[in-house]
Amino acid sequence: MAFDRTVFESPSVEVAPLLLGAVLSHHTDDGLVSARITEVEAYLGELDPGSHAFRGQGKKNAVMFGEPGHLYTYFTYGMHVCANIVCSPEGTASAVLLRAGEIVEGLDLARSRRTTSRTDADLAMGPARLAVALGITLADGGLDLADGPMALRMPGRPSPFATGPRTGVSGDGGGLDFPWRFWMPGEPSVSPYKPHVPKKRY
DNA sequence: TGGGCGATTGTCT
DNA sequence: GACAATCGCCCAA
Repeated sequence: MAFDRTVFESPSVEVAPLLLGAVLSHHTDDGLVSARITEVEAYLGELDPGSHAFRGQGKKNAVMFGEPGHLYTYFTYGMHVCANIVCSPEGTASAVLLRAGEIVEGLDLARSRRTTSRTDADLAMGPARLAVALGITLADGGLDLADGPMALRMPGRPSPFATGPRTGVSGDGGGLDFPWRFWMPGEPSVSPYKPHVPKKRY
């Protein structure tokens, strides 16, 4: 199915399950790598304490407030890049974090980028790994998925999915009762569940 | 102006 | 299972 921006005008919690099974492609000078998305996580902008946009718009998260269907990238832990897809109409911050995928195109290139991966399932098992495998950098933030080196192909029909709590996020959603994390059961590339352990406070 | 910390990963025990 | 690596952003002062 061709890229349809109107899909992304909904809040991320509605878009997230639709992205399971979608194929994200990135064309670089090195070649083309595509991944089939198998695990995602939703962030709800200003309402969501776990979201980068919770404390309002800043330099780092401006893309999240922009037009839906764009790529939002951020740098974390001093060394990792994660990729999101912006949702909700312009002016509203909402995004879906791509947590894991299966490389379906450009396998050799993905392997050369992910030298620490021992198996192909490891190539994009985790948000930062997915970004590396696809060759996504901070410079790719803001790219329009409708046009340019990044492309997204939606699945013909929705995939069966499971839901659960988010991982590695401080804040419980501010009391919002949503399923935050979505994955395709039985996929080898889906990272194992890790409960979030709050950091010690004194 | 500076300290704390994060939507993580790889390595070591 | 525990922990170090590593840097840009935010908030407090």
